[in-house]
Amino acid sequence: MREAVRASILDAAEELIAAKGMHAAALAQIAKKAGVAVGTLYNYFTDRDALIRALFESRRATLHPKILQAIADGRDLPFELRLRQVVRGVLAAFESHRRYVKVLIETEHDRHPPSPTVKALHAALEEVAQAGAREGVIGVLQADLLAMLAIGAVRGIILRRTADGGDFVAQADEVVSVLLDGARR
Amino acid sequence: MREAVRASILDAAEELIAAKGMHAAALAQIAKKAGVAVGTLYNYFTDRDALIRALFESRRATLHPKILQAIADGRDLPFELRLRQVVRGVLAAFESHRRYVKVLIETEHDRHPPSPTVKALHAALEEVAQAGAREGVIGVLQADLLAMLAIGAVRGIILRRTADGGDFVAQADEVVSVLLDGARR
Amino acid sequence: MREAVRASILDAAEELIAAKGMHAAALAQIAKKAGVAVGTLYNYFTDRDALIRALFESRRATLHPKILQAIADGRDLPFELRLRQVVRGVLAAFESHRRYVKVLIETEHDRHPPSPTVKALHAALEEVAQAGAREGVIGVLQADLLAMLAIGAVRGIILRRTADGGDFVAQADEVVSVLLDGARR
Amino acid sequence: MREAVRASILDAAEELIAAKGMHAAALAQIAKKAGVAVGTLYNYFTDRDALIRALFESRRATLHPKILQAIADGRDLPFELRLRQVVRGVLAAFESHRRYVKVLIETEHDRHPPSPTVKALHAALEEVAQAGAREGVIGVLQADLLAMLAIGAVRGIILRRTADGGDFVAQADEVVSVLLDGARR
DNA sequence: TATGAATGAGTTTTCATTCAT
DNA sequence: AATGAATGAAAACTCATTCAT
Repeated sequence: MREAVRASILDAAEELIAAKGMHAAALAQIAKKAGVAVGTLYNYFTDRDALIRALFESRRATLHPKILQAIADGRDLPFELRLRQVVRGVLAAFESHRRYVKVLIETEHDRHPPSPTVKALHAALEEVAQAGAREGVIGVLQADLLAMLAIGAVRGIILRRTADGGDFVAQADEVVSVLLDGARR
Repeated sequence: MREAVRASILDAAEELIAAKGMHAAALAQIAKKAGVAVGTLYNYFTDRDALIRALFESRRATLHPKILQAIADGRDLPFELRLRQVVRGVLAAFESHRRYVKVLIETEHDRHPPSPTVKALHAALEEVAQAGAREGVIGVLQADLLAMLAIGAVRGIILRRTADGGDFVAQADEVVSVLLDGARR
Repeated sequence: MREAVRASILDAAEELIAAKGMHAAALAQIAKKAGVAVGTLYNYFTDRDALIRALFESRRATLHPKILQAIADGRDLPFELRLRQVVRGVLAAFESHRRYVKVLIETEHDRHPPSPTVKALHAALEEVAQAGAREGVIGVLQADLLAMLAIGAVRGIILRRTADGGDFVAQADEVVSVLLDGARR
Repeated sequence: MREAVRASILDAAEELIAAKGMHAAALAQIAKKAGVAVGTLYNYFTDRDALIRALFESRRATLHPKILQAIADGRDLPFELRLRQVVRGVLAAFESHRRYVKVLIETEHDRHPPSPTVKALHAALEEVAQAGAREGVIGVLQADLLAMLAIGAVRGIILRRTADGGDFVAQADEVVSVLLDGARR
């Protein structure tokens, strides 16, 4: 019961932040959308900041394992398959948390430190790229670039698809192909 | 004289927004940093919103032409050189407006419509990619992907370098090389 | 309870406006006199303007029916009695809202359109005068003049008595007598 | 020269107050309409209050003598003619200062003490009425009422004609006739 | 003397937080 | 625990007044 109320508060906060941005989500609105009184928010969270932190923590708690799983799923695959698996898996994980993804993007700049999920993604792609270098598939110097480009690609897909409502995963494979072999014919 | 005050107000606003985000830039702080009284702000801008809009307009007025110039500079080059020129030139232009770039990123989500500068960049990279397809250097299907990846790369470089203080342009060429020929050895 | 607070806010506003005029009634003073915090005003009224409008609406809601009743009370009387009844009844109604009457006078010029109460009074006196003409008691040409003079008289009595604290109704009958039969001996 | 500037400042103030009321006439607007800089206002008047007072003083300086003259013009006439002369003359005097009349009405409530012009009018009508009583034309008890009604009538005519743009003097005689002999046929 | 930009005190408005019920 | 009215500090905004040029 208590958990249900707590969840509905976080949902309300998430929806408002996704729609109008961080500072437009006033506690009164959150309470209204959650169907509780303002005072009730303070029975669940010590203050506004704690509520926001709890929102991120809550989402992280479900999204982060999926990201880690997507990363882990590729663990023993050879480089190329692994890269494809990670990119696709990560996008699929984000797909299942579209609203939170919007919030993450909205608030990326005022988060200190950056979301651990984003950091995990960076770490994973860097690790995969290193593995590619170790396997000799890509050059050592390219590894870092590849990681950065892959992250940029994931971010670009998310931004575009969040805006137009399209599917995150659709172009995952084509993108990886270009990253590995270039756009050149 | 009047222009100098106006500029110092916009500088102060830019600095505060870049440092702490949009809503943390109170007029009192802006005035203080600009070395004027709060009321003075209203001699220059009708209200807070107008001040912010003037800030963007002012920066756009210097950055936008540079971006357009960077794009135009490649106009008659063959595809690959043109792509390199655009990516490098655009990053160089952003380099000369690092603080504004931070502000743009801070506020990207609550700008409707998106900054014309960003739109021009999108348009230019799409155009370049189309040209590549027309020249037969890249496949038609790759053109759209290439544009998206290039934008993602530019954005990734800016984010990373804004965070670590590094140079925007440094990796421009390597990045384009990977986009064209792939990371694969 | 809620109504009591709302009423005390409106009372405070009325008192301050009556005493010092519209623009001298700052929200801080209204709040202080009402015994609430400034922010509380905004729990009852969306902004200053809404508060002022609510004040007028609230007073109108009690005064207006009394005025209408005073007018209706004369409905079936012959002209002279009816005129006496309307003038006396209307003055008695205003008497019971002296403070609001002061506010009405204070703000008469910036109300668009004029208070419906004042308009009702005009309409009623014009109607009564027309009836007098129809009954043949007064000339057709005098009807309009009589209405204007009666309104002027009511206004004059209110102004004088608001200033000197005297009774509104006291001279009602004498005034009507003069209007009907003239001051001439 | 200096007088011309001073006059144009007062004209501007008068026009703004007549149009939008006392507190809507900001010094910046007055200066603009007068075609001078804000600071210049302070070369002519010590502060806002002094400017407003000067406006009234200036108008009084031209209107007041006319009123007094209109009153004096009847001095030696018998009561009825004198009353007619005073009412007509006073209205004619106000007619020549319509804009100021509007200002007087607008600001009547926050003037302490009431305008000397209004007081002179009161005094004159009371004097005339007393004379009527002395001459035996009206009853002693009616004298005070007649004065009040005459003032109310003048005020009523001004209000109506200021609103509809009509002539102040037109109905003067008919009004006096009703006051003297009643509306009754 | 004229100018109009600068000033800052005073007002309105917002909203996270508290607290009596 | 839940409620939602009350609070007041902080922010935006206005405008009479000052003052350097």
